[in-house]
Amino acid sequence: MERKKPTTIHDIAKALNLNSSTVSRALNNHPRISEKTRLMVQKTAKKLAYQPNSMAANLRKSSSKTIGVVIPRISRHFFSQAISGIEETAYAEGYSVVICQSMENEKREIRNIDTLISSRVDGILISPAIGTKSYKHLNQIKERDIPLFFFDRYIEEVDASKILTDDFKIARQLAQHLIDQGCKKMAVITGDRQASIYRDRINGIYETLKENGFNMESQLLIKETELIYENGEQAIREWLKQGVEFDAVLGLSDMVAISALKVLQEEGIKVPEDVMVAGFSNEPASALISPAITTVGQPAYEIGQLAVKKLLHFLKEENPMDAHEIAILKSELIIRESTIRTK
Amino acid sequence: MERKKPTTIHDIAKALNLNSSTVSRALNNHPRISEKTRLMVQKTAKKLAYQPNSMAANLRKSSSKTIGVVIPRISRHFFSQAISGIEETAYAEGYSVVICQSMENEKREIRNIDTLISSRVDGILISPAIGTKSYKHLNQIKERDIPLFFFDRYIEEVDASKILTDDFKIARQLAQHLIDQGCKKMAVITGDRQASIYRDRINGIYETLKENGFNMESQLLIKETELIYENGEQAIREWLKQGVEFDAVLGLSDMVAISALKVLQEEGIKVPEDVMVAGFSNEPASALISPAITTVGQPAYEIGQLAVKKLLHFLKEENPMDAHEIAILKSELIIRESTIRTK
DNA sequence: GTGAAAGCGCTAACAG
DNA sequence: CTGTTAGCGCTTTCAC
Repeated sequence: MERKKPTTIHDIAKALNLNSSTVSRALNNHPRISEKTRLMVQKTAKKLAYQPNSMAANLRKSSSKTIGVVIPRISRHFFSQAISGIEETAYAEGYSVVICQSMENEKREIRNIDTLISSRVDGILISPAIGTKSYKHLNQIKERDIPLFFFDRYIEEVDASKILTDDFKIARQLAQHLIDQGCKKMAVITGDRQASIYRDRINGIYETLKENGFNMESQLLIKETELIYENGEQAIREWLKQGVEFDAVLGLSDMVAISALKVLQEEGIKVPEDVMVAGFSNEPASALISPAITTVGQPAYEIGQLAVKKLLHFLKEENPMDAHEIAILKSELIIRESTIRTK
Repeated sequence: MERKKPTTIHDIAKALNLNSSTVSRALNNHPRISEKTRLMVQKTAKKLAYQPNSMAANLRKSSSKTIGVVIPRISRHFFSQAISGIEETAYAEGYSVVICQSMENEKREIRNIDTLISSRVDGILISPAIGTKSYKHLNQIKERDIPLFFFDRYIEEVDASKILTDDFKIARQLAQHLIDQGCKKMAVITGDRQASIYRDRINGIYETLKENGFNMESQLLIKETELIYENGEQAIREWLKQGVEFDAVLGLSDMVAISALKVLQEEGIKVPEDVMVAGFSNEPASALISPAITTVGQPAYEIGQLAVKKLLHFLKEENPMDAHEIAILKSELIIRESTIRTK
């Protein structure tokens, strides 16, 4: 089956006895073109169902008007929100967005970036996979002078502007809140502490515990694991089996927090009366279960928005001086029943 | 700031005293090329950090090896799952995927499609926005001989292959289940019944109620509204205020079902003892709240997978004969506490 | 097995 | 204001 050949500017030119460059100008609302021909051309374009071939235009202009985005997975509430912010802002400025999921897998992340480079995106926004240990692929982007921005997560060794949340500070607030509610022994479930976000949060928690005179040996439990649903349950069961005590569980993702809550309830441990539970990232489910779980609301949409703004600003100004700034957006402590001590 | 010019095949050719066409062949593992030059070229390509310009290649080949996907929003569990299925399958076959969100907005959907046509995608998979009433933009795709497939949702007036779930059948099963559990007066919260999915589900429910001798006037309540969280609460409050009775709420999305459940509980109405509640689509939250909500698990990943397979098969076979088939995948009735009558 | 040359569809000097 | 011309980087005949 032969594909029908799409209309080109040459077809329009021929139909109107014009030159294709005139057609191009008319279509792009070039200033030096007569109103009459502009209208003629646009009418004929519509009649012939002309759709510009953006590959050709971009090839010629060597700019794709496209932003590449690499995220771990779109199914996470935070990222789908961030993408909304990215898309809204980009579209408003006439840019398209290409989204790649790394699925928290370094190999895929590398492939994603190759694809984006090949399609000559004008800039890349990335929230690297947790497991990403090498950064050759990221430096490669910089070497090609493609503007690179980290958002939410970052790799310390790679020199690029970052748009982050105040993980350190909000983790402090969250820890302080638990202590204020009477927590004496905190059980923390964290992800890979080499990853920026978990490291920052853990540091905030540590500092706050120390300030409050906690004994870091006896008053803190830490479990480092992948922050998926199942692992919340597993962590709790382990601790329970070991017979260690704790009066608050702080999961660094809502999914582990929810899963922890469920096991506690199953085991007849009351939340928040016996053990308080808090999470991170304000997944929709955290507000819906009972008791509703205290969590941290992150400005996901705003992060996406700001990342694009910074990128576009950089693209316009061509100002390489501010290439390494760090913007930090405020998160919000969302206190719900699960951490309000009642007894 | 001048952007550094990326390496081209000409640069490689020059470095090796070869012709650029030879380089192109070497890079693409063309059969008629000596092993020696192939290796030379590939080595030099790596050394010069060559990344092919896919715009140029695609322009030349007038095929982008890209699949365009239009969905209402990625934040919905069903769609993010479907995208996973689409991406996995497409990547395995060397295709890229461009995702566009219509945000349930017809104007945006039209713009999305224009973008996809302009970027000369090889095919389009779409799950149209609920509000989409016109279909000029969809027929336009077909007129350009770009293969078009509906998945999950479809527009009857547009002639294209479809990959669907068995909404009609599973809605029947769900309704029957409620009746089996003793439901005598069913309150249904549906979305726009002009949309294929809701229409099919409602038809299934109607048929089952009739079969079971329900009086459609007195034993069925219907509220048609946008299926967002808030509207579940609102529907229930309205009915409650009107003083009408019902013993089961069937929300055609989990979000409205959950929201309905919450209000019922707030109002002191016990679920499932006084009123049963069921939803649709198996959002993660539906399993986490208590009581856990009966819902319909849809084969989202499989739908995405199959949609791509059908598209790629069509692209390969160039067989326009099977252009209008309908594939229907089986959903699963997930029965949970919220519909198990205990009294 | 490799080279020469044409051209995908578009834009942007440079003329006039 | 419009036409001419020359590519953007790549693939693909057609030669040899």
